[in-house]
Amino acid sequence: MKLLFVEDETATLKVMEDYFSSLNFVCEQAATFRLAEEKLHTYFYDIVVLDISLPDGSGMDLIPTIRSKQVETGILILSAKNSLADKLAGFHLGADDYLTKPCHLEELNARINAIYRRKILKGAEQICFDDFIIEPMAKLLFYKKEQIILTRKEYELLVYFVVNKHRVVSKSAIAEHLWGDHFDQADNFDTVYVHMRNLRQKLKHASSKDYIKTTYGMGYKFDG
Amino acid sequence: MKLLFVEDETATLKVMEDYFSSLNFVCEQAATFRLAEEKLHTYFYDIVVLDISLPDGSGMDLIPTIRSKQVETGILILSAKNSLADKLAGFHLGADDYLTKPCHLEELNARINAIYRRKILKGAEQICFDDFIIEPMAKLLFYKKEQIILTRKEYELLVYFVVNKHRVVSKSAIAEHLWGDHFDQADNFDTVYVHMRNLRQKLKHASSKDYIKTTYGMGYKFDG
DNA sequence: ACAAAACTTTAGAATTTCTTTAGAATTCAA
DNA sequence: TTGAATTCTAAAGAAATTCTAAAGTTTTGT
Repeated sequence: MKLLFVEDETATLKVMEDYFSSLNFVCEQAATFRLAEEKLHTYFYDIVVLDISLPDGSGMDLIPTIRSKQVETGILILSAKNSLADKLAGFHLGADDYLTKPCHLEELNARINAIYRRKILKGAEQICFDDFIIEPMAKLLFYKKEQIILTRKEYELLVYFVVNKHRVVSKSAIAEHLWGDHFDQADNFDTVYVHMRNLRQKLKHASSKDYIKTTYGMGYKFDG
Repeated sequence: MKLLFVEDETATLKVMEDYFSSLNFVCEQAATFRLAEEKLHTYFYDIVVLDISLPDGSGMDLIPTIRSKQVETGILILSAKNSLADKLAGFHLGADDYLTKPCHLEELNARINAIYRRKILKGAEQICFDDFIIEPMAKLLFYKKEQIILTRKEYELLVYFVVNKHRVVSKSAIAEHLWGDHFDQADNFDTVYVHMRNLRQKLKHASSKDYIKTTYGMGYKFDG
């Protein structure tokens, strides 16, 4: 997942980039309005984290640019508390979420993931990796135009992996995502194991490549 | 497709217009009640996106105007209030859909398209799939010029499937569409099951092909 | 190398979801 | 109001999914 941080405070920028790089996000930055605009015309980003107050303009004026150039891109507004209140109303329709500074990196991370999940699940007509195609509308999986029949849990598992591709996801995270509060922490992960196996088998049966790797003691990692 | 955005917040208006213009919609705007009324008396619009709170009146009061002047025009209410009372009032007065602010442009787009599909369907002389012909005016179904007699619920179910063809529709979505607010979430889906069976049986009796597939745990999918 | 922990695989039990049926309740039109 | 058609309810049966448990394999730490 590729992020663009539009932010003029160097320290903030560094902290964010360090944190999200360590989580295996691909990070880029733009410290000015002009730079951000330039980058947005050239490269694609999954999510833009946008500070409102920039030295050479307001971040809010970037939203139409993003929306017209990169419809699928998520926008998260990051703003100091006082400047937010007045201007927020106007942003409602353009931004996907907003957060006031200062904020916890964990919170920012959670929101970024939430946006991405929504985008992938709702917006996209198709999500592709290699010769696989996920159709979120139909909740179907295809391999070279041949349908692979997945159960609901398998499908949700796959989508969760695709959303978090190239990142190690823990069994607890998987469990929490697929079962919610219903999943008891004290529970064993037997069912997770079983669904993992079934999904792996169906993917392998189609393409023979190993998409989901086990990171012993940590979790699983999907490489699309 | 021509849209009219009735909305007093300039920023919101601009974001919406940028977005939908980039999607090749023809967009117009009205920032006040009076302006909107004027435009609606002069021009035709496919869909009106209507903010409730306007400086000189409630957007709700525009609905009768639209309905009397432009019967075919779709109405989508956009409101900051997410109270149920507003929602019901909007539907009661003749709105086609309702969305609370803030919302995602993708979501708005999806709903606008959904309204348009429904409108087209109503206006169309015939809707065909394979050797089947639906006549929306008469609410009749034919197979190779032979009429298949459907009950009202069966007909509505079929139309809902045709509108959403190739997409998995959940039982809740079906229930909401066929029964509206009347359908209790706590209710079981027994009646849905029964109507599903009856519709399937009538279709199968005519053509022996399975049009409606069950996606276990997700819903049903119609492939026309 | 050994034991402990983490993970994989298997098979079948338990559960959930869906289908079908039949009859009761409701609606609608004559 | 009455009768026929439609819609809903309930329950039993079928099918598919999900979970459990246990045995087998790999990895890690000492």
